[in-house]
Amino acid sequence: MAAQKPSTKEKILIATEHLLAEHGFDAVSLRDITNTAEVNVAAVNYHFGSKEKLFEAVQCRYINPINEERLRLLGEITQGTKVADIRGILDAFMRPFLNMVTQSEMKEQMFFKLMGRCISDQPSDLPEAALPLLEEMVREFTMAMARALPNLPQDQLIWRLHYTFGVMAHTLIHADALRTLTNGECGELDMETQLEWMIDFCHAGFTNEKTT
Amino acid sequence: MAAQKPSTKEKILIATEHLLAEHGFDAVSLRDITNTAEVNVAAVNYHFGSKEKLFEAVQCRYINPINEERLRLLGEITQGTKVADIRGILDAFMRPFLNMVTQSEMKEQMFFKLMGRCISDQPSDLPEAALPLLEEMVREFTMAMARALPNLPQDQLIWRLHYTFGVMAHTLIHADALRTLTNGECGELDMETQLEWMIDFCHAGFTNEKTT
DNA sequence: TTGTAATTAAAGCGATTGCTTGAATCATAT
DNA sequence: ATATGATTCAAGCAATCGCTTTAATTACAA
Repeated sequence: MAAQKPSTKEKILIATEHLLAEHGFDAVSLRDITNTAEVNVAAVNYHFGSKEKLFEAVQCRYINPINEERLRLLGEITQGTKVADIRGILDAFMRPFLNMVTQSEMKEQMFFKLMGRCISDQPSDLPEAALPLLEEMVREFTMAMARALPNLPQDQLIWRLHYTFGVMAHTLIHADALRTLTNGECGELDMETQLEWMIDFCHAGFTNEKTT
Repeated sequence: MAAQKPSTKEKILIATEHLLAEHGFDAVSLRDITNTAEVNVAAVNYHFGSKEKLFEAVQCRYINPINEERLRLLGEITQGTKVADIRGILDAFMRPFLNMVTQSEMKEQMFFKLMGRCISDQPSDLPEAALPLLEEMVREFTMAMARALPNLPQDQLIWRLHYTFGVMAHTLIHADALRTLTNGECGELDMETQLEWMIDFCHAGFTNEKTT
C-alpha cells in the first residue's frame, strides 16, 4: 500500500488533470504542466508525443470507463424487464461519475470539474478513441428512454437528453460559482444528495406531458 | 437605412463576437481579431485599452440589457399578483435572449453560442460592470420562484435555478454538436419551439415533488 | 488654409507558445 | 565491468502572444 513515488508519466497526467479542471483546455500551457508536475518540458513530448495527445490521454482515461460503466448499469436495470425505470436510466447515466471518483484518486470537486470540462469545452472535439463508445452510449440510452416513454416524440426525447447533459455539466463545473453567487445559501451537499436532486429535476422534465 | 460602413471600433466588436462564439474566450488571439476585422493590431488597444477590456465590452454589450429585460419581464408578470406563474418566470428568464437577437444583428446561432460562452466559460469571471445587475437578477428570480413554490426548501430551489442555467447554457452552445451526434434526428427547431421545450422541461423539474 | 486633435499604420518590443535537439544520466542485462 | 536501451536534462528553435512606439494619415474647427 505504500505509495511508491509516481513515474514521470503519471506525474504529468496528474498535473494535467488538475490544471485542466481548474482552467480549461485552452488556457493551460506545456510549461504550466511541467512546472506543476516538476518534470522537464521535453518529458511531455517524449511520453505522449504532443500536447494534444496528452489531453486526449487525460480525457480517455476516464471518459471511456465512464461510458462503459453507464452501459453496464443500463444493462443491469434492463435485465428481464423490457421497459426500464426512468429514474433508473438517469441514475445509470449520472452515477458512473461518482463511482469513478475513488478510482481517479482526485478530490471530488476537482474530478467533477474535469469531467464537466470534457463535456462542456470539447464535446465536438473529443478524441477519436472516445467517439465510438460515446455514440453507442447515446444510442442505447436514447433507445431505453424511448421504450420507457413510448408516447414522447423522438426529437423531443433527444432534446430532453441534451438538457440532462446540460444539467449535469453545468452542475459539475460551476458548483463553486453558485456558492459564491448565493453567499452559500445553496448549502453544502454530499454527492449522493446532489445526484438525487439532479435526477429528481430531470426525471420530472422527462415525464412531463404538457397540460396546456 | 443604408448601412453606412462600420467604424473601426464596431468592426472589432463584431469580429470579436463571432470569434468568441466560435472558439471561446481562451482560444482567441488579438491577431485573430484584427485579421478578421481587417484593422490594425494597435486599434484594439487604442479603442479598448486591452484585450481583456475588449472582452468585457463584448460581454457587457448584451449581458446587461438581457438582465434588465429579464427584470422588466419579471416585473410585468408580477404586476398585481403576489405570486407569479412559474412558466411565466422561466419565460422571463429565457426569452430575453430571443428578444436580443434582432438588436445584436448577429445570426441567431452565433448569438446564442456567444451568450452560452458567457454563461459557461466565464461565470466566475464576469466583468465588474455586469455583476450588480446579475446579482439583482438572481435575487429577484429566486424570490419570485420562492413565492411561487413556498413549500420548496431554499437550497433545493437555488439548485434547481442552477440546473435551469445549465439547460440553457448547454442548449445554446452545443445545439450543433447535438445535430452531429444524432445525425440530425433532433430536428431543426425554430427558436420559439426551442424555448417552449426548455421551459416545459424546467417547469416540470421545478414543480416536481418527489413521491417516493 | 492652417492648426489641432483623433485615428490608423508599420515595426518591433520582451515574453511565452509547442516542440526539438544532442548530450548526460539512469537502469538493466550480459 | 561493460554495453545497451530507456529516460531525463538544459538549451534553444521558430512562431506567436499581448502590447507599445513612433510616424503617417485623417477629420474637423478656426
